[in-house]
Amino acid sequence: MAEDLRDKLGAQHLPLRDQVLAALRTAIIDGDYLPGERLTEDRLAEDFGVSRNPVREALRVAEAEGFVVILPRRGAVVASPSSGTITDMFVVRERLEALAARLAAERATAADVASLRALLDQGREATQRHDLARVAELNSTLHLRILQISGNPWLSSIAKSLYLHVQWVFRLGAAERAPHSWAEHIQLVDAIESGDGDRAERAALDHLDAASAAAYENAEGGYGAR
Amino acid sequence: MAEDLRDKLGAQHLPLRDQVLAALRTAIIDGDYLPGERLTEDRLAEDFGVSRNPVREALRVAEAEGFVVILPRRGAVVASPSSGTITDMFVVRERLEALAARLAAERATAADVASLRALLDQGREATQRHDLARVAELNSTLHLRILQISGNPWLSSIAKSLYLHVQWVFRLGAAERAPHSWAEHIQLVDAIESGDGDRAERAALDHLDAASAAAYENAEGGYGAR
DNA sequence: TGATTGTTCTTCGTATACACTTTGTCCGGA
DNA sequence: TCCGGACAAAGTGTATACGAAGAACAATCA
Repeated sequence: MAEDLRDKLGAQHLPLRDQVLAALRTAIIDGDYLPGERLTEDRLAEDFGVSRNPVREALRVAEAEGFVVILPRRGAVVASPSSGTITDMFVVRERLEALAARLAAERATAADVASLRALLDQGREATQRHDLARVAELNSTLHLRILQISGNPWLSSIAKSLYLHVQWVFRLGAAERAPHSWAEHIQLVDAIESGDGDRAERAALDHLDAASAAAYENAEGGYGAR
Repeated sequence: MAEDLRDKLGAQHLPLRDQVLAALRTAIIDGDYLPGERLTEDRLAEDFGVSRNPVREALRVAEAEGFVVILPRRGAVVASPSSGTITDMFVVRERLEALAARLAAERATAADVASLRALLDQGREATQRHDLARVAELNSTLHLRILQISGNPWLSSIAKSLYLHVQWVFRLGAAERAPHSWAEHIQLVDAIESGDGDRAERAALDHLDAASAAAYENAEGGYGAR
């Protein structure tokens, strides 16, 4: 993995700190760095093939985003989302994504709706192929696309961050449930297309309730507690 | 609040980057650094009497929080919230603070309610003294306290961040309106004390609608555009 | 005038040094 | 065996210096 990252880092022109941050985030979300794992600056610097400075800057942002916890004079460890905060996350997400659905319904252009429909099609296809990873990916894309259509940058960035965390905690569970949630997604896109804000909001709430229930069920066997 | 910061800065051994970040945030919110103003690392390092490293780390976090914009290879400038995003901020805040009010109503202990009542009393007093700055400060404290009582760390941190931004944009306007909003605050605390989530949520929505309207009115003459 | 070339400022990343904390280990004594 | 303290190691926190690269701006030349 270290080599892959180094290749990527060398090729692009983005500031190293951003590349390190992105790599760190995905490494944490993908479970390459497990909750509670210690992340010393030297180690990360070596893993990513950079010096300590970019690593430190990336760590500060990762802390602000809630992916790591930094203990003064003791360094950073991968954050451990406790099962207690799972409900908290979903409660907030529910409100935010409901709002996003409403705004999207009120503002979506025909092209927007078309792009959502395209995602639904691809999702149905991937489901038929039993390509769970792809379904999960499309799932993400759909949600993020709705946020984007909502046209509210604050809402978008906050909900996106929350969404990443949910993915992190329920990486596996979400992938399994993805096909089942597709019917709910169709309802949601239909509602957005209709331009009916209330209806879109209800659809989003229904979807999130189901997702929340599934996630919580899954958490019993997951690594929620630590 | 300023005193708290100063105490911390002097007394404890907080990492310099955190002190710099806090100082930077308040400097921006207080308008010491104006939107669009250029923030070179050297300058900040000199202003705060530290080396460039802590400044850089603080800047990255400040960027993640939306207080500054960093242009690659060109450095940081104080962010310029456009009036377009003001509505966006309030729409999101409305949802989040309504949720906070509901949760607070459902979870508040007698001690929690007492602390809110104490803030209301101090606010009434300060209003009578026409001490607008103090009223605004108590206003903030009250809102943050409700967030804390809600017991949802995600909600709390997100709403707090949004709240800081609102304060930043409407520093002046908020202070003027503060006395008028006090009646709404009393309604809100009453609702929280009653334990009626629906009622608390409605009270929060009413309050934010009024605040939003006032803020928006005020924005016409403020520095919304740049 | 307009394009080109320098010059300067600043960021970005690297490297190094060192104080200070925390942590772990080892050793002697009860 | 267990305890406690000395000691060493590891790692962060901070400062500093340096070179490379980019951006902005001024000056120069066709």
